[in-house]
Amino acid sequence: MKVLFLSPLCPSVSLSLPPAMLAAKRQDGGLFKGPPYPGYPFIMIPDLTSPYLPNGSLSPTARTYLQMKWPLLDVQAGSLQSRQALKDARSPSPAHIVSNKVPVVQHPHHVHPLTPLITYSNEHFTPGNPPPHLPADVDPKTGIPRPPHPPDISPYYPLSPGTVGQIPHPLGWLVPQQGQPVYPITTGGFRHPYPTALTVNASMSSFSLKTSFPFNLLWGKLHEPTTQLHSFLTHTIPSMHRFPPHMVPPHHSLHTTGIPHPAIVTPTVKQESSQSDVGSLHSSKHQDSKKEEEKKKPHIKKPLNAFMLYMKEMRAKVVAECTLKESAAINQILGRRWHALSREEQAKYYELARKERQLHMQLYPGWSARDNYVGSYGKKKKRKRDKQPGETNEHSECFLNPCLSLPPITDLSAPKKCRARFGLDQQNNWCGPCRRKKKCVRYIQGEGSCVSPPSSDGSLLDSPPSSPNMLASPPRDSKPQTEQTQPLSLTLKPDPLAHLSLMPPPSSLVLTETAASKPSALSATNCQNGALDHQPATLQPSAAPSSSLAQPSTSSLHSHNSLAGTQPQPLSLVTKSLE
DNA sequence: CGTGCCGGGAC
DNA sequence: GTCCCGGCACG
Repeated sequence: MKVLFLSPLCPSVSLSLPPAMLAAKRQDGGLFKGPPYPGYPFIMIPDLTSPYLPNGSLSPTARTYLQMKWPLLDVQAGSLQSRQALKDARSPSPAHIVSNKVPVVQHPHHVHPLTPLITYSNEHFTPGNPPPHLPADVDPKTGIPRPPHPPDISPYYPLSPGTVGQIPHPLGWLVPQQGQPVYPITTGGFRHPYPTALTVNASMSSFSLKTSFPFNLLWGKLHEPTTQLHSFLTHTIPSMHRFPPHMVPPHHSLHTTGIPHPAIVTPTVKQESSQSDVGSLHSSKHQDSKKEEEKKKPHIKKPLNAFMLYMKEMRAKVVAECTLKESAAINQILGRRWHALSREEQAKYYELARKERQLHMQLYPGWSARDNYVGSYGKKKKRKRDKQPGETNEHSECFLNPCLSLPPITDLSAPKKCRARFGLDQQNNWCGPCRRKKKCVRYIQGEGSCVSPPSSDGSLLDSPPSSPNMLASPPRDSKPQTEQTQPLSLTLKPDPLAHLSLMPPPSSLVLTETAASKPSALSATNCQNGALDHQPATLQPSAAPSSSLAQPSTSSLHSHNSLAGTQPQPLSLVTKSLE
């Protein structure tokens, strides 16, 4: 059972299961001579190292084939289909073959003249001439290797470092030279996340669905140098994937109507997990009806936002660097690192997320975030706006808000909160919470507003959630407005609060809160520092006030103080409540 | 536990 | 229209 995935960002990327892969291959001289290891699924990605075409687009013929480490497991022995497909795969004929029985093979009619940067040994592609390091025990009937031991089969072909290329237009990949879409976009019928332009062979009948493969990470990697991509594929992924090589992806996740994608989750899966967790006690008619409803249509997950993408990419790294295992602790670190990212770096993820959303909406026009509210969405008791006359809020904000320590800028043009003040088109000037549709931290009730100069903290503080301009702009020259790309920029974020001179507690104090309060964090102390070291130690003071923002009570502050002495740490919560 | 996004209730 | 809660996304 094999699955093909296509990157939502780069439709030309197909990926088959099981996850974990190995060898990098590249087509040769216009002819892709077939998978060196029959039966092994393939991942095909555009050759990022290949040059662009004169028109600026990447050559559609440039492809990099990465063969997975695991063979297909469900190949039916003696399957004529398999043999045929395999044969096709090995033949130089330019057939677009995507089969669930054999490795994915697709090659264009001719290769781009420009020399690929990826190096490989041509001999490996010679049919019937498997690399010596490969298992020779291929089933004579099917041509499929027997269940191998991945560690043993680890030939891979190093990708030479190359300059990162940005894919100008994802969809551009859909149409090869002949004008005949390699992966015609599927239409109608399918309703699955990112069914991106994959047409499967008529022989394809079923797809497996569930996978732990971190596709989002892969998408991100596609914009990185091939060396990194390669490392990612050969090290990161294998170390992350959950399924043992011999294990077939869960069957219950099978989706027969379309091409699977991690973003799609069949209700059954969800129910199973949730029920097993909670127990089967709660089974009411209400739930039953819910279940049935859910059964009807698969749950389409929300597209990942920028931070999520970042998390997925960096989590493994953080985990590796630290001894942490607890998700919460890791997330804290990730959160800080996120804020420590440079504007450009963040923009990268914002852009990525934007594309995800774009594609998501493109594929699911009717989709709404509402769909994700499994249970009682909308049924929640209607919240009542705290009728307590802004008392607590105001006070706390007065106390916490830096703007208050300073004469509030009585800018009449900014009588309202961020949204009203800057408008939708200047969200980059909004405060964090406002961007999240959360409570504005700048607004001071009854006092107009506290304006933060967009030029200084505003812009830096809030990286632009989206800027169409930077979309497909290559990293190289994309620094038009690098006002402050220096580490300094990071310090600006908390800056507004820095004015709060009334904050007696030294920065170190704040830090302790997280570290001390959590056992897990203790073990991660070093790691946290490591994580924080990205952030200049200049911005601590601001953290304190913000941390207590949510809780006006002074007790919290006291507790902070008490903790302060125990573990002096440079900084921490700085970014947190500020937003 | 972190941030981003968004529907929609409360104003 | 604005504000922002509540919920989901991930691990």
